[in-house]
Amino acid sequence: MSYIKYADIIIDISHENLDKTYQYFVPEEYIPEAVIGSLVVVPFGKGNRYINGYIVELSESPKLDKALIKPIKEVVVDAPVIESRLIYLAYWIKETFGGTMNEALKTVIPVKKAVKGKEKKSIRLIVDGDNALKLYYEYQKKNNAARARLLEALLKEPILDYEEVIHNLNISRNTLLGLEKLGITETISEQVYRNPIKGQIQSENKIELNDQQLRIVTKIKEEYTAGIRAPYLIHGITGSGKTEVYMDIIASVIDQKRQVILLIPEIALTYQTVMRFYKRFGDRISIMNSRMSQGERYDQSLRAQNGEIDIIIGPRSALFTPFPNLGLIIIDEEHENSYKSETTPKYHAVLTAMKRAELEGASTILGSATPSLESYEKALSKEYQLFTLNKRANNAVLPKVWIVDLREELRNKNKSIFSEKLRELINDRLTKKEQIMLFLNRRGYSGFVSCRSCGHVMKCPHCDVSLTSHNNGKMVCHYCGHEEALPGLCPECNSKYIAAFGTGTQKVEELVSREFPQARVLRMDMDTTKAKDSHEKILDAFAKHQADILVGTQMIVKGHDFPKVTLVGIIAADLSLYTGDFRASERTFQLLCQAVGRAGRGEVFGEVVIQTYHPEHYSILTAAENNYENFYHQEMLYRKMMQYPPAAHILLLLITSKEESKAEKAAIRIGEAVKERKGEQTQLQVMGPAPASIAKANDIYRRVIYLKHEDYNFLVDIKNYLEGFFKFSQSFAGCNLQFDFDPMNSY
DNA sequence: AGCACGCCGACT
DNA sequence: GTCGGCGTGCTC
Repeated sequence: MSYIKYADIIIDISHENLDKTYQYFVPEEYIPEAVIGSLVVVPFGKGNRYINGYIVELSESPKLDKALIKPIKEVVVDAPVIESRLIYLAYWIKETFGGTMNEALKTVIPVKKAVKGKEKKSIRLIVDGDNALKLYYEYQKKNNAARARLLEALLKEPILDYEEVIHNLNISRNTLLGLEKLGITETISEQVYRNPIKGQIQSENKIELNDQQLRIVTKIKEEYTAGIRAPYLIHGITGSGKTEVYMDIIASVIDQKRQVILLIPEIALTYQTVMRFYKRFGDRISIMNSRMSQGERYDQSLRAQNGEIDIIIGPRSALFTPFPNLGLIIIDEEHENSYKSETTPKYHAVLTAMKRAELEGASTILGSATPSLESYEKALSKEYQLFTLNKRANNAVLPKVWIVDLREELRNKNKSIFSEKLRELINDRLTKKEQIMLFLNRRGYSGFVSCRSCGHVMKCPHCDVSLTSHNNGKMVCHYCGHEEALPGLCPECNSKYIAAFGTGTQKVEELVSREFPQARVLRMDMDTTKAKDSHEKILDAFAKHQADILVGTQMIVKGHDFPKVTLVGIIAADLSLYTGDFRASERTFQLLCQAVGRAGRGEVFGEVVIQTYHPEHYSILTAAENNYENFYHQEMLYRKMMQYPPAAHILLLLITSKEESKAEKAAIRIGEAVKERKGEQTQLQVMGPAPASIAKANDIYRRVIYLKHEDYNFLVDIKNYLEGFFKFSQSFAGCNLQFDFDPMNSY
């Protein structure tokens, strides 16, 4: 047995130049206390001044010349534990999902370096104008060029931006320090906390819970107060009032002086939801969103750490809010894709939340109308406690669902995108002055551009995906943004029959206007919501009944209440069904359930029309009758048969390089390495290497290898082995290797 | 961030 | 020569 002798340490100084680890020697007496996450004091720099750091990795051998390595001075035992817990969490993320410790730390503590530098600091003149002018002449005479330069600028503008001073005026930090010591200038760093909505009056608006809600609230509160910390899954159909359940439990947890993290998918962060929470919890709550600057996010962390807030609501990254006494993590709509990070480390917020809760003695509540198969499987095997809400809160009834076979429509010579049934119902609602939502799982004017004569498809020269045509006569790549004009003639066969195919929201909007000229139509998709607040404006206009029909993509079916909507039309349910990844059925089911849930939220009975070429598909049938259980069992059969998660686990290896040959060679070598490591483990399935389905993105070539095994830990072992192998072999120069466990995106 | 080093012009 | 101002680069 050999002993840990060295520790990699990150230095607790907020500066990007120090954004890396330093290796120190661990004296023998400290070995027991020196664990990952420990706060240590180390000598640093020429003067060996003592500064704080955190242990991030332990090793048995030195990484550089032993003579350069200094010993740790002290391991602080009674340190505040928030940061060290998060650092341990970063370590766990790195181990479980791949990537380097640095990458993991940046996701967990993303704020350190950005806080100083950017908009935060500014330089201010603190002597009066006359004196400044005198000093300016004096420095000019003494040839103190930098000082004179700065004073000249300050005479014009007494407060300057720090970054501007350093870069544009070319003033070194030394110069600033000198002037500060002389009492001529000062640097001020704004510590203004921003709160998106301030000064709201706290008005308690408690809503009466129904018996189902009450049962859940009582049970979880009871367990919580008794000191039981556990994971729960609430399976509640759309409109069953999960938010009220959350609020009641949150109130109880903060009464017990513990803090709460509520994760929501970015898209569901609506003004209405936020206001409900503000009204109930006042300024003890803070909202985080992805449009916030690093500085603003840092403010939030500080406030959390200082005990100024009890609740944070935000997307995935809010999971790492440094609360000193975390009591509860809630993940709403836990099945959402956005809980899986798309960048390394590709961590899943649900699993990571479970780990954080375990480390800090907190409970976890997952909520969804359509739980992920992963979570539901764990609930059935009693790993999570399962609760069900199957009554709509205000006794609204589930809508009537019509499934329309589009093949039948075609046989009846109906070539329009509206089936007879849908047309009939739209007309009916328009005369009744009720509202309609039309849902399409595609954006843009229409789909790909292809030649009807030779079948040639226009593709992006950088990304190997088909270009999407837009109304302005241009084609755009949705991966890299490449644009080119629609060709008049096919570049392959010179035929003039080259045109856009497929249907997009814009096209649907056009067709609606043509067929129902009396209707006022609004469209909501990626293109119409690019501008700030446009998202809210469109929804607001629709809520005020300034339009009769709302046409849109996924985003219209997520979490908005429109009581006057009594008809939802799904133009082509199949669009998400054959996308070529193993979660396609699940995603289709989720989308359809959400769309169905939009109809009839008010007092009037609602109807839904699902148009499809595959009316017999179980995703569509089970969604139509809102039968999650049934869907789950059928889908699980498929996953078990194919050994897809959660029946087994997948590790995706993505190998990228600017040179195609390098990517290919590296992929082959990695494939061989996997097989070597696999040895006698016949259970491990290796698929590939193969070009990724997006074989080239932004001029970088992509190869993939899929590994399948029942035991997650076995895949982690392969990952660790490959990480080492990849780092030490010269033949991978110019290549990159990424890992994704149980992927949710397609590659 | 802090510190030292090396370069430069100015002054005793 | 020496001193102070200034820019740069390094810290296990």
